[in-house]
Amino acid sequence: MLSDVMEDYLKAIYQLQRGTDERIRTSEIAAELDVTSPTVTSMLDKLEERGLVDREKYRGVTLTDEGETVALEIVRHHRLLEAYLTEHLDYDWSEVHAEADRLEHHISEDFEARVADALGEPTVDPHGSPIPGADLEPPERPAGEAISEFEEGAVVTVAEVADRDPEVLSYLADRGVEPGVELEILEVAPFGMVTARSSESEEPVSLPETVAHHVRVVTPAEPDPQG
Amino acid sequence: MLSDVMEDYLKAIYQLQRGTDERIRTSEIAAELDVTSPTVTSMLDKLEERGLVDREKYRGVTLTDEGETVALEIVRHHRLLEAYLTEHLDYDWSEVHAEADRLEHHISEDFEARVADALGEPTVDPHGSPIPGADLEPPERPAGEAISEFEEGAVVTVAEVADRDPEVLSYLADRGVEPGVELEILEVAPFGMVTARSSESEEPVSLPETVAHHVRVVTPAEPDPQG
DNA sequence: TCCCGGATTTAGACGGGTCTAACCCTAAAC
DNA sequence: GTTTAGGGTTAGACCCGTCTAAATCCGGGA
Repeated sequence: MLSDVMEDYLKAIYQLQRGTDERIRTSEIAAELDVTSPTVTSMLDKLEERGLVDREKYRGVTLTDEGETVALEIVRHHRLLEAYLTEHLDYDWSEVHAEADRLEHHISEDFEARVADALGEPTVDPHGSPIPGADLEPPERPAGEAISEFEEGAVVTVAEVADRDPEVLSYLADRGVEPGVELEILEVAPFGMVTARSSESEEPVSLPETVAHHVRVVTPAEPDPQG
Repeated sequence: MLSDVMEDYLKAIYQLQRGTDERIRTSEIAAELDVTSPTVTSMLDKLEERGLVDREKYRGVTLTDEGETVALEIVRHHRLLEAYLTEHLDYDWSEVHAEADRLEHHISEDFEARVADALGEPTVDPHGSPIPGADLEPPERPAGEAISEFEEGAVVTVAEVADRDPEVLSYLADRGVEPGVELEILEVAPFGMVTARSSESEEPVSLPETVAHHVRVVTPAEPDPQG
C-alpha cells in the first residue's frame, strides 16, 4: 500500500515530466512539493525500492510504467473531482484545484466510478487538461502549444489553462481567457509577455511569461483534440 | 492544527459518550479504533495537553467543550457526506459509512457548506442519525429508545438505525427495517433478540441483541422528532 | 483489611516523513 | 586538465502514531 505522500511524489514527477523525456531532478521535485532536497532524496530511495521510479544517482528520475500508472490514477481522481465540483457543486474553476488536492487520495474506486458516471465520462477537466481514462493508459500529448509560440496577429483558440493559482485563474476568467475561447494576439513582448484580446471581452489581457507558459492554444485549422 | 488521527479519537469518544454521562475508558476507545491500549493512553496525553479532553488517570476521559466541538464538526462532515452520497451519487445506505469515513477529514469548510446547501440543510442522515448544525451546538439526545426496550405486541416506528456494518444494513434494508418504517414487535427472547415484522415486508426479521441495540424507535404517540 | 485479577500506564522500540549540517559529485569555466 | 560553484546525497536528529513488554493501579472478594 502506498502512502498519500508517495502518491504526491509520483504525481509531482508525472506533472514535471509532462511533455518531455527529461529526467526530473531532485530540486525540481523539492520545489514542486515545497520540501527540502534531502527529503526528496530519501523518498526517491523508497520509490526506487518499490520499482516506481528509475533512478540515476545525481541525475534525476523518471517514472517506471508502474509509477506512471499510479500517477495517472491520482491525476484521474484530481481532474474528475475538479469537473464534478464545477459541474455539480457550483465551484468556480479557480477554486477547484485546492479542494481536489485535498480529496484525490481519499476516494474509493467506487466513488471514482460514480463521479465519472454522473459526469458522463468526461475527457477534459475545467482547465482543459485531459482526464486519464479508467484504463489508466497515458493520454495523448497535451493539445496545442503554449501561446507564447505564436506571433502578433495570430488568432487562436484556448485549449488548456494549466495554472493552479486561484488568483491567476480568476484574473484570466474575468478577462475571458478560458478553454474554448478565441483570442487574437496583439503583441508579444521580447521578454515573453503576451498581450491578447478575447472574443469574450473588450479589455485586452496581458500574460507574463510564467502565465503564458501555462496557456495552451490551437489554431482554427488544427482540429480541436477534445471535439 | 489537529491531525486526522486526533480527530478520529475525539469522534470515537463522542460516539461512545452518546447518551451517557459516563467517563469513557481507555479500552473502549482502543476497541472502537482497533488499536492497543498503550496507544490510546499516549494519544489521551496529547489530547489532554491541548485541552480537548478531561482526564482522570486510570478512570477514563470526557470531552471538553472544545473537544466536543471538534468531534461535532467531524460528525457533521460524516453525516452530510452520507446524505450527499445517497442523494446525489446513488449510493445505498449500507455503503455510505466507509466512504464518508474516508472523506470526513479532508473536506473544506466551503465544501461542507456547498454540500449542506445542495441537500437543503438536512437534519438527519440516511440512518436517521442527527446531523449537527453548522453552529456545532450539541444536538438533542437521539430520538426514541432502543427497540429492545419494548414488549411483544408493541407497534413502533423506526427512527434510527445506527449500525455501521454494511452486511447488517443490507440485511435490514432487505427486510424493510429502515428509518420511517412501522414495525410490529412479535417476540422478545430472554437473551435479548427481538423479532418483528415490518409494514414493508411479509417476512419477519430477527434482531440479535447487538443489532437491536442500534435500532431506535418511537411510538406512534411520540411525535417524530424529525418531522 | 488484604490480595488478586484485570485494566491502565510507563518504558522502550520502530517506521514514516521531515529537517539541518556536512560531505560529495557533476559539469561548466578556465 | 584543474578548479569550483551549485545541486545531490549522507548523517543524524525529531515528531507522530503505533507496537510489545513490564510495571502499576483499582476495585471486588475473602
